[in-house]
Amino acid sequence: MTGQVVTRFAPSPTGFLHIGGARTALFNWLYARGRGGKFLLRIEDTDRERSTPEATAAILQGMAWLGLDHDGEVVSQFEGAERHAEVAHQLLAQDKAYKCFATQDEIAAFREQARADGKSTLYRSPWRDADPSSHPDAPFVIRIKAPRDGATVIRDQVQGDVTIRNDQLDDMILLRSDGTPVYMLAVVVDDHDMGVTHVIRGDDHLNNAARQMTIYQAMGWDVPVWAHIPLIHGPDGKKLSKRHGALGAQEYQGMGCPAAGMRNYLTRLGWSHGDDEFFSDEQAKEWFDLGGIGKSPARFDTKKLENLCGQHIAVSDDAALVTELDAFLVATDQSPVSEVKSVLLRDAMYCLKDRAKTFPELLEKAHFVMTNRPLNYDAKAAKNLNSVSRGILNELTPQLQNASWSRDGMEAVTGAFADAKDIKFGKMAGPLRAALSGRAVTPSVFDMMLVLGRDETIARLKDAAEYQPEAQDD
RNA sequence: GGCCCGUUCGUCUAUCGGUUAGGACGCCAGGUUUUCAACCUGGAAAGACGAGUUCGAUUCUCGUACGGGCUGCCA
Repeated sequence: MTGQVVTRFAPSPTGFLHIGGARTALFNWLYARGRGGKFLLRIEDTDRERSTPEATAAILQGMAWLGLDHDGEVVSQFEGAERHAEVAHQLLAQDKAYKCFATQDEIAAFREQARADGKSTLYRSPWRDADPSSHPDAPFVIRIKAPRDGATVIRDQVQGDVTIRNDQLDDMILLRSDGTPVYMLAVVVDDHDMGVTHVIRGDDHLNNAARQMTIYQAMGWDVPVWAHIPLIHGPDGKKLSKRHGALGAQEYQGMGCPAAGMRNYLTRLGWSHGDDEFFSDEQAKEWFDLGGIGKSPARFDTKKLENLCGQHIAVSDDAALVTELDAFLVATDQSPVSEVKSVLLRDAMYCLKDRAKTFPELLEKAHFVMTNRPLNYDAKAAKNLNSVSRGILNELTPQLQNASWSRDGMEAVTGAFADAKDIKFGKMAGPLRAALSGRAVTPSVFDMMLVLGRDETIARLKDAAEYQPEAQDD
């Protein structure tokens, strides 16, 4: 019996939830959730200068939006500083680490010289094998004694076996001269203490894995399964940065992407399961595996994201869509849907959800439901309410009033009307659309009438027939 | 500079030595149509380059080019 899978997401709280980070979190979440494992969250806040509580809140909020629920408490790496130091001192006591008294100036000077000479800038501390009795009474850092012979093999589930010669490894610092732990030590200790079995993270950490392995080995701890995933790039193939526009997960929430569509897109970006493109969370959890992750960086494609979002909206449950739409409105500082409108909206959803890729589009199509009499006609709608079409509405309205209130009944009435007037239905659709919604782009006119009901429909038609254009008409 | 990684249509990708190199988004053309969207049909579109291994390479090896990462008392 192998143990339970434990994954984690460990962002630095220096800003919002980056879209690349969101994908890393998603992969960890999928891997754990698909295997009955645990998905933990740790905030890497050891850099006191750059870490802020606002950033932590933003990251949490972004994950909540994406539906990436984590197990247990949120761990603060900073709060584990004592334990990290304890491990460093244990290594020191076991002679697997040493005190280094080299000053930062000395090291900087060395590097500068090495670079100028075209030689390796790897710093070799003279204190590694120094006699403790020769130690000065001065500030020191604790460095690990990294192996110098042989090689370290990172058995990576995505990148394959990556071999790093040990002479490429430096004696990295574990504890700074002020006694605080360095990230490289903190991650290893935390991952071990938290029981993390699979480390799925950006491939900018691939080389670091070799260095971290020296700590695992020095402590005699099991090395986790590594999976270093390629970072997401912008549409131009360059590393995703500010000039590419939307970087934060929340920005996509603000654009009105449904979370399910976002998950689907992000999952499929750089990972594949045959030809499957559109899938549910359940399928994603079942299918997701490390072997399906590609080795090269993928570019972010907004068009495909939108397409997937549209497909997810189309298959969403009507009531659930209303709820998510409400959440979107609140998240974007708009007023939520009233209770009365919520019911209408849900009933209208069947003719709305096939036509929208995002929530703003959905709202646009739903305008006929959200608006109230007297309607405001936008410019294009107003154009459809000229004197001729008002005349048509005037004659048609009484007939509709007596029609059987079903699609067939309404089609029969309008069809007969069109025949009698010898006009095409297309001629009537524009005015009807304008009258019912105040807009020129709407769902089918019959759908709108069905959703609005007879009374509201007739009232709106009468309003429109009496519409007085402000300026020039006809 | 040193070390490590990557490279199939515009984009995301399938292929795990033998395929007319498949799918999706996007794009183009046509159809349907009640606006928008959707939908249907068809189309253009790819193995970075050069060697080698092999009966046979997109697939394995090496080199080149290009891209990326690491090389901090940052994470």
